[in-house]
Amino acid sequence: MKARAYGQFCGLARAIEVVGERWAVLIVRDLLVGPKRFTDLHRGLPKIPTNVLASRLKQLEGAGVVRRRLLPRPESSVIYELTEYGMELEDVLIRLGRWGAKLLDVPGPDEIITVDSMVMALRSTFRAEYARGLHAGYELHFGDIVIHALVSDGKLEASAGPLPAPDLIIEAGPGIKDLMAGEIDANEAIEKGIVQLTGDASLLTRFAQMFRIDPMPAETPHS
Amino acid sequence: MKARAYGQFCGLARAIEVVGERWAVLIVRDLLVGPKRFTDLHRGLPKIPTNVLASRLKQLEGAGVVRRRLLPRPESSVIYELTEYGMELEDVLIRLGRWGAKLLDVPGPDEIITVDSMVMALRSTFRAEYARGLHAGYELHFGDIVIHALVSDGKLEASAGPLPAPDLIIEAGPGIKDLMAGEIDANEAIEKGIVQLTGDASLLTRFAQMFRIDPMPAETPHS
DNA sequence: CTGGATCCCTCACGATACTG
DNA sequence: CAGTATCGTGAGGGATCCAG
Repeated sequence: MKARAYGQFCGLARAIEVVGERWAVLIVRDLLVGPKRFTDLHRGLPKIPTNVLASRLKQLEGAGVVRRRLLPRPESSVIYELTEYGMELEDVLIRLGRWGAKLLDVPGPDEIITVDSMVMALRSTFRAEYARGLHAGYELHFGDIVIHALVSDGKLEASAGPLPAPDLIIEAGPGIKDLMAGEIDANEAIEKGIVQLTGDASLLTRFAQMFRIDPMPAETPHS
Repeated sequence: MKARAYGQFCGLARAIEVVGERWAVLIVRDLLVGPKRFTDLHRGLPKIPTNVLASRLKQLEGAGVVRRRLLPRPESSVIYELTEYGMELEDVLIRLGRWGAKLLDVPGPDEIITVDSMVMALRSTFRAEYARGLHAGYELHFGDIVIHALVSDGKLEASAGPLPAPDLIIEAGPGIKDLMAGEIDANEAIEKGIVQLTGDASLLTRFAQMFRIDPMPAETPHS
């Protein structure tokens, strides 16, 4: 606790003392999608050693970011969930995820895609200003991962699992980022087989406008 | 590079691979205030070993966050500055700093206060909605640290150094956080000697409204 | 003096195995 | 299922040294 401190009286320094250690923000990311048990967290973060996961959860609990709760009988299980203070990180992590998404290209062979990361990707890339007046339910499939996005007039509810009556089901391949980055348009994405649609296909163009990854800013050459 | 990867195809994971390592965001914090030489950075972050600083700067440069530039003659020195992409982190770090500031209490004996951290603290705590219609220049002194805040109708320019003709000079002691957190009001702060003013003292109340640290949310007890 | 590079030590992280 | 125990490795910490 002491040795790891940055030694600066600064809100930002304090923040990264709490959530700046390895894996911490990814744990918060997954808990932002919903409360989870230890094993669920480990499934979503398979590369984290269990002792590190246990250690992080204790630290986050001590900092008031995460709460450990025993489920009532007959579950009698332990779940981890964000405190109200922890949930205040959502806005920050959404913006950080949007910033980092510009660095993404194609999923590497050793890079996994998880339900929680995709839900947060939707929340990160969402642009409310392009969702005005629209009420639509999208169901997204990436391999066997299924999530959904419920858009209602500038508001987004993105979460895990399918939707009762989606207006459009998008089965997306690895190239989906090109569509969201505006490098190809909806028709091209359909033609190239990057997406397969079920439902109102005209909603795909709107989807690509609402969930958008901005390009990297051009590097200004220095004189 | 490989071993440190999180193995997740996720914008947030990518972001913390770039700026999530120890000291990285504090380096970005200081560069957000202005370009700096290696030694200047080290002065602001005295607890960082020089090899780690050099290593971080290389990583950040490689990721397109920082640019290394040689100053023309006769300076002939090296400066580090943020790229445009790096500057896009300002919004994220300001919000993260605001989140972390709720955890602050009193500066510990081994915690230093730096020019750059204070400038970012001003930017973090600024609430534009309380600055409408106001045009004022504040000069802040914490010990021998001098920074300023120029408020003009909802816009803030906060930077290092004094101001030519400040409307109010605030010499602040360690308890200044209590004023910004609303735990005491302007009159109390003056009476208790937490601040000493030179200039239009009535601007202090407005200051405490504009630069505000919200309280920690109350912990909801779980049943 | 700036701008690092090098060395050594320590501890957090990572891998694996094991337990209530 | 929900972790703890053990142990190796490599990144971080701290001091010192060196080139321009």
